[in-house]
Amino acid sequence: MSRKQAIIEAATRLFAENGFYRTSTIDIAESAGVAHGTLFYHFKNKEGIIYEIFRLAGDTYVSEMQADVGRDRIGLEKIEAVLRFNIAFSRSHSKQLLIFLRDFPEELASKESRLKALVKSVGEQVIEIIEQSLETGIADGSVATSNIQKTAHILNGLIFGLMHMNLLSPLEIPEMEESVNEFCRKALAPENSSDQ
Amino acid sequence: MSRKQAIIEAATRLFAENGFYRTSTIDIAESAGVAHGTLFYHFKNKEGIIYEIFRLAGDTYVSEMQADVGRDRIGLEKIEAVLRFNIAFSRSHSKQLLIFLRDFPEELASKESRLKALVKSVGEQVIEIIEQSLETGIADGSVATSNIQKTAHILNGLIFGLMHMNLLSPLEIPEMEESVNEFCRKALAPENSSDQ
Amino acid sequence: MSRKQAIIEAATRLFAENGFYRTSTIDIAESAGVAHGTLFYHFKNKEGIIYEIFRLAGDTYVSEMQADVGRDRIGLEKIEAVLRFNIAFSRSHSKQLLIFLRDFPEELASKESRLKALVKSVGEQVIEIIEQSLETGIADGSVATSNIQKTAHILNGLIFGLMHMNLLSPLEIPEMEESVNEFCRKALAPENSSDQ
Amino acid sequence: MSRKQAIIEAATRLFAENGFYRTSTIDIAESAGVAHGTLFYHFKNKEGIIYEIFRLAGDTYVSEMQADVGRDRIGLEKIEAVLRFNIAFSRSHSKQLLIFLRDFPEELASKESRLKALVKSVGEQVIEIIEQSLETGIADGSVATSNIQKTAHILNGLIFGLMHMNLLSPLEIPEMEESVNEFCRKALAPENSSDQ
DNA sequence: GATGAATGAGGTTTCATTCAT
DNA sequence: CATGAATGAAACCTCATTCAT
Repeated sequence: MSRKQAIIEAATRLFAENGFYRTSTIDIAESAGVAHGTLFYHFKNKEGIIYEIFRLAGDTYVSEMQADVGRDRIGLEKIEAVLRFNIAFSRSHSKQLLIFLRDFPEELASKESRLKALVKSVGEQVIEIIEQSLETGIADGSVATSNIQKTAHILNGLIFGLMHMNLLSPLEIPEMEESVNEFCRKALAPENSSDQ
Repeated sequence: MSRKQAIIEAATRLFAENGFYRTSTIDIAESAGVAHGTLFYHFKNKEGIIYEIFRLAGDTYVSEMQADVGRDRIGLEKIEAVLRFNIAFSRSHSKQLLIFLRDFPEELASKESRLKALVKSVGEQVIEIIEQSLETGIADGSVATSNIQKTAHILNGLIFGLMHMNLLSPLEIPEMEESVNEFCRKALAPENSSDQ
Repeated sequence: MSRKQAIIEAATRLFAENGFYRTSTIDIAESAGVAHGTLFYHFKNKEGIIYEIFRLAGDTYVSEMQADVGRDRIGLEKIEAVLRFNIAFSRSHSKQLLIFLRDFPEELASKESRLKALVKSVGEQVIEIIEQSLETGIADGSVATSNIQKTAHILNGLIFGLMHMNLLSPLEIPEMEESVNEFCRKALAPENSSDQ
Repeated sequence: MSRKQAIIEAATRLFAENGFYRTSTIDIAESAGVAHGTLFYHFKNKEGIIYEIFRLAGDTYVSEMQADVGRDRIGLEKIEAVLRFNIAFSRSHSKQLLIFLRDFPEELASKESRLKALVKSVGEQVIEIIEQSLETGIADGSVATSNIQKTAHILNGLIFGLMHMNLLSPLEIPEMEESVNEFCRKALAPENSSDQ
């Protein structure tokens, strides 16, 4: 494994465990088994490391979701695929997601950073995937909604909120995958054909 | 205004603008117009300030939501009241909510703090309000759901996710209040009687 | 008990437990059950409190030792009385002694303080008591020594060192009272009459 | 001279002059001619500096004393060598000793620190050197004592007390090297052969 | 490509003391 | 007599970043 890769993996683990601010660059270097200065040879600064983590995870996230959704032909199934994929992704990439949920808000609200642009780009692509799925659903009669764009944002918000709860809530959260599917199916069902 | 109150207000503003970690205690003192040491006379440490901000906001949040929901008799209306209240609260207390969304995850995941206990307590009370509303709705026939607890968590997750989007997303978010109500009404509607 | 007295007793306990530097004036006030400001009404500053503790203990130390030594007529017995008294005093006033051993050196070496003058005065009186005892011993034939002043300082140093060991050494110190007496008796014995 | 060495020397001087608590880390850095942060690159914290000072001095103290005592064959001479060595050491390492006498009690009594373990280790080795010297003396007939262990602690206490007096007493202390030797020789002399 | 010693700005916190009441 | 809110100087320590090697 290259030094750069070792740094990314160590940083991902430490950021997920302790948070971006509570992780020092020395911690990362030690954990990666490289010298402190090596970090700044491979990355411009500390933020550059988290950027790289998100760039990689964001690419994977979008392209895998697209692939997953593309397999289904019916609009409602595409929506269900989105929900399913996000739950699966939040398990397979829990560390990256945890970092995103914990440390990104701090970055997002503070400045016009590369990070912000990255998140915006990923967010836009996700919204588009959902919108296209809804459109397909309306066309094939599996979905009814009065406003595609708003519904897409609602679904996106729901996904985000549920991930957040699962990874960060101090409450005991029950296993909800099936219930969420049901909830959305019902909310999106065309009249007189719900749940059949 | 007492110095303690001035500190809380200055801190709320600065935390909302720049984040907890990017706001120094010196900034707070200067902004509040008190000596630096005065912060530590009134609060044990920096965390004590944010704790107090959340304690006050959390109290208001729960008690006002309870009052709001209590006015309606029908279950479905109670749920709509919850949604409406949260949207209104996210406007009236956007600073506190922003701090919560940005800086709490950092605290939450890192240690067993007073803050964590506080969030847990508020979260439990909110879940209970939603569950009771759902129960009322089932009793009066305005709501149908296969699992009250899970549905409550879904609604809670949706609310959380939408607040997050509204306050922190780099995307352009459309005004969605009515759409969210519609989405939830449909998802919770009893069979053969939705939306009439 | 007067507030002033309460302050002295609380400070004595806290200084002995945690040291002068590690004890804050707030700790003292709380422990004494008075307001923080009250300390500075009764004492000029923090040093004034420790000064008062030592003044009281020093007075007691010197006058009781004098009384004790005065009871014996024979010189050697006076010396033994000094040794015995110091061991007893280090038990009855262990807190004050502990403070003296821990916190005084810091003061002593640093400046020309009232504290330094106090210690000097007590030290001089102790040396004089020992010297007079030795002189009595030489006169009555119970003690032999080539130099009274130096022997007095040696005995004083021995007493100090043993107290220090007993109160502060991290080593396990055996009970040595009788051995010390024996050691000194032998060292001070006139020729051909040791230990009879 | 390396920066680390410069820090140790500056700290030794300042601690001896002003005491550990009255010496700030900024003072040390300035005096050593390094940046403030450099202190914390080479030492974990302020205590780490004093620990290093004592570790070095303690090593020297024990190994030189052992070497010194080893040269003599007769037990009584070994004891005299111990006394002589300690007086010489208190001159050659007066700064380190002063720090030890002033600032160690504060540390010693307060917590279970590395420093305490260090002092304990040095103390145990010194006691052992003295005990072995006494044993040699008893075997070769140059020393008599009823209890080796207690006598070792008495001699240790005497040495400690005299060093303390010499370095810290506000009293005028006469030159006592020869008198101390005489005092101890007499106290340790076998019956009927003292001082010949 | 890689290192690690060195930096210095900035952070939080402690605390003895003052003073208006 | 007594209080306690307020102060501000000073303390220790962290840490991202630089740079000579």
